[in-house]
Amino acid sequence: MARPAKRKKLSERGLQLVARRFKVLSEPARLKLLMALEQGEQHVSALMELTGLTQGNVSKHLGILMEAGMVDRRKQGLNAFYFIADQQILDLCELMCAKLEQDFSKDSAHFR
Amino acid sequence: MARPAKRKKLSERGLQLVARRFKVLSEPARLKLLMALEQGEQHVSALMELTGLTQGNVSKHLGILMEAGMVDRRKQGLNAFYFIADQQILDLCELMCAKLEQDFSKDSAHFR
DNA sequence: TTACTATATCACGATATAGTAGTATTCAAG
DNA sequence: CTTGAATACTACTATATCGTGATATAGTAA
Repeated sequence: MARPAKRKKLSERGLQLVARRFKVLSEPARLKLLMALEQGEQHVSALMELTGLTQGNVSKHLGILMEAGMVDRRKQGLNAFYFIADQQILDLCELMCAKLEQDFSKDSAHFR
Repeated sequence: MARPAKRKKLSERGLQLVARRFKVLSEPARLKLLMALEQGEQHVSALMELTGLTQGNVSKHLGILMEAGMVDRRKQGLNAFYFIADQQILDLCELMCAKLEQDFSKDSAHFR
């Protein structure tokens, strides 16, 4: 009984919504932004520096992250300070990352 | 101290790999297939019935899931039985789903 | 107002991927 | 060996989205 958990059935619409969320995380640029925000809020120019992305690109991806409710922003004068709105998102990324590592170590074991 | 966890920095390549995994989960058709496989292995024709997808489409998406190591297959005669290779993937989906629900209920609370 | 800065948005070319239709392959039965 | 069934693969079209460059907007300062 390794997996007794009960899972709910998702409707077509539910699947679509879940898929859409995963898609937001399926872009290296956005993951990079999330990681840059991990230590605290940053304004756009700082994020450009931290990520190496262009201004328009940063702004666009932040917009996508914000629409997904993953980040939020606080405006102050000319600056816009973005911050992670939902720490659980980071947990998801970490989980995925851990799984990747585990898979790799499993595969590499075949050569030892 | 709500979040004392230490997170490793990911290289550009690492980000790319994580993003790629999320992308595999960012397609309703693939999520549907994973859910259909939740209760046990299924052969392709059964998956066509369960998901309503066409044969070529099912085969293609299963290929993508397999390449990502999320499902695996066992051949028996003419049939190919696919099964979930990594239960942790389902946990990820469930987490995302739970987060969605939570966000929705939070938003809808503003109207009560 | 005018000028400057930070950010957002728009338009566009390039690329990627979903779905489909048709074809190829593989196995089993006769 | 031939036929039929289950699955995989290939070629194609349509759509979506990334990155970029140009422009628009909003706040600040002189």
